[in-house]
Amino acid sequence: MGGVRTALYNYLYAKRHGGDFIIRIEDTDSQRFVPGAEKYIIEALNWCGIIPDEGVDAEGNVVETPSDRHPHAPYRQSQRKGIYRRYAEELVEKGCAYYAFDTAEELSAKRAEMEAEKKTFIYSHATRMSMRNSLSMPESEWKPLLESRTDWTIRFKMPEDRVVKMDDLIRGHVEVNTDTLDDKVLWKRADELPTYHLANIVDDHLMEITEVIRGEEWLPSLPLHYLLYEAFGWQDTMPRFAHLSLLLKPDGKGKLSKRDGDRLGFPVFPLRWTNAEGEVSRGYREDGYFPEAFVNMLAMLGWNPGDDRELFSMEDLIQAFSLERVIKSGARFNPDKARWFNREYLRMKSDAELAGLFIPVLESHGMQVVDCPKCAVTAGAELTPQGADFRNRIFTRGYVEKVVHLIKERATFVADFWDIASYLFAAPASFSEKDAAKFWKEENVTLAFKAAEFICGFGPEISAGPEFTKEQIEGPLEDYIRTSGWPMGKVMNCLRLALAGASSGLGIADIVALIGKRELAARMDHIRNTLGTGEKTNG
RNA sequence: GGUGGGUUCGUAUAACGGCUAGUACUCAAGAUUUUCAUUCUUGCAAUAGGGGUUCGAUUCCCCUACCCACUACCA
Repeated sequence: MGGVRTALYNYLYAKRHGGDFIIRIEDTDSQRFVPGAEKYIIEALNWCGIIPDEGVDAEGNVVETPSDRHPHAPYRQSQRKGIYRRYAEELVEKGCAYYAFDTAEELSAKRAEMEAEKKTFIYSHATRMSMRNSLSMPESEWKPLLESRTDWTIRFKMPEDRVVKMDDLIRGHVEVNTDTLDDKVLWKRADELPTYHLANIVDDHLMEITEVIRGEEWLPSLPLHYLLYEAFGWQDTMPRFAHLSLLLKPDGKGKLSKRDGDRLGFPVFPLRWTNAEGEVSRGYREDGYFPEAFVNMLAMLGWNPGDDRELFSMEDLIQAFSLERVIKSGARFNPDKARWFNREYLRMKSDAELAGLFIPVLESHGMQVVDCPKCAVTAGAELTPQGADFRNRIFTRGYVEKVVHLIKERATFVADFWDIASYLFAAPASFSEKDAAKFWKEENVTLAFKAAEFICGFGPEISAGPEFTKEQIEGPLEDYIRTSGWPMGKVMNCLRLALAGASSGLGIADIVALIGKRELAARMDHIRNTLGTGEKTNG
């Protein structure tokens, strides 16, 4: 989530200013290579509607760059391997960096030694002359090591007692004294790869990056990056920086982790992810979130438009986005609000689109959905006027759309539809015991059957075309019950129990207009056979 | 430990140094409805603490507390 939000803000900023959004894969740590991670990232961004102008696609191919733009391929740093060494050595020649020959063991021994004295070892001006490097050793001694050994590195020579003055688009002016910084490794002879710091600065320069919008964890490295641009003499084209705050866990302390999702029951990944150990982390896509809702929710986590608007399409976000309105403090993620966003987007969707998403679910429950009444008849259906055949479980797309229209206000996800509306496709398999105990008793049952008879007698014959609409039946039914002096709530709930299996659900008029008289009669028969007529039968 | 960043209702956030600190989510109550849900109305609920500057501080400054990040031949 955090990564997607960072990408989103980058994308919005780029698009807001007519720029290009570039995806570069920073895979300079061969130890931490994760198979499938790159594909996952591109797919996740794609799902969110974040499409790069330059970079690689999910298949790993280079994205076509418009002819009026500069291409900057390749976009994987592992494929750019050859270009970094000379930049690192340029820094050595300029006296801004040096060769270091300390082994990993020597370094950790040094750290342990300092730790024993309750001090922290920092490889810097204070200590570098006591280490093994091209500054502390005579040239005659270290020069041969360059050839004979393959475990040396190039380190940045952090200047002594200098205040680096930096500007951040979100945080404003920041100053840091270089004495608190260390001589970072820039390039490793062992795998001939740069570290993040060198690769990032070189590539940002080469790729003509104008703004760097990244996570807060990079803020402590910013002075190094400033100094690197300065050392290369690139300060005139140095990008502007913006450091985003982190996403925090919904409860307690600390930043959001994938464990929180498992613990509190919400996804922290955009898409489902299976790691090398086979552990599966749920994804927003698989949990039924619309990408628009996910993006909208993420956008509002740490940014606001300055007014009360909350619902934004990607286009709206591009128009409204500005770094000035990005919040400095960490944003605590709220799963309830995420669900609320999805509910809002669900309601905005057309019945046709939602029906399209619901149909596979219906099919998985054994229903057959056909495109038109004619196709239904071809498939052997005896359709009701509304387009349903309950006996053969065949329904027209139009029928599904009518159902969706009525239930979408009651759902948060498409996945909720079946639970809410299964009785509009198949007679209830069972009846809520609690509701039956409450309503299926005494004369209410008798009255419910009379009301059902009234409905069956209302409008034209079953086979004579459209029976009635909700509007046509609702008034007369209510009048009938009321003028008979019957208890409206009890009669209606008896009917609802028969039709929906419980006392919660759509209005009776809605249900009968949808399922039709024949199905109404069938369900009344069925409940009589199952629950009886409500008379007390036990002694 | 050191360095840097941060702190407004439970959460996300709004508020040129100036009205009773606003809005959304959650929660609660009420209204509507044939039930449930929806919808509508109302309510609960915050400037971390202490100093200072000022006629006036959520806003600017300092201190304290707490939170976060960094402190790798990781990004």
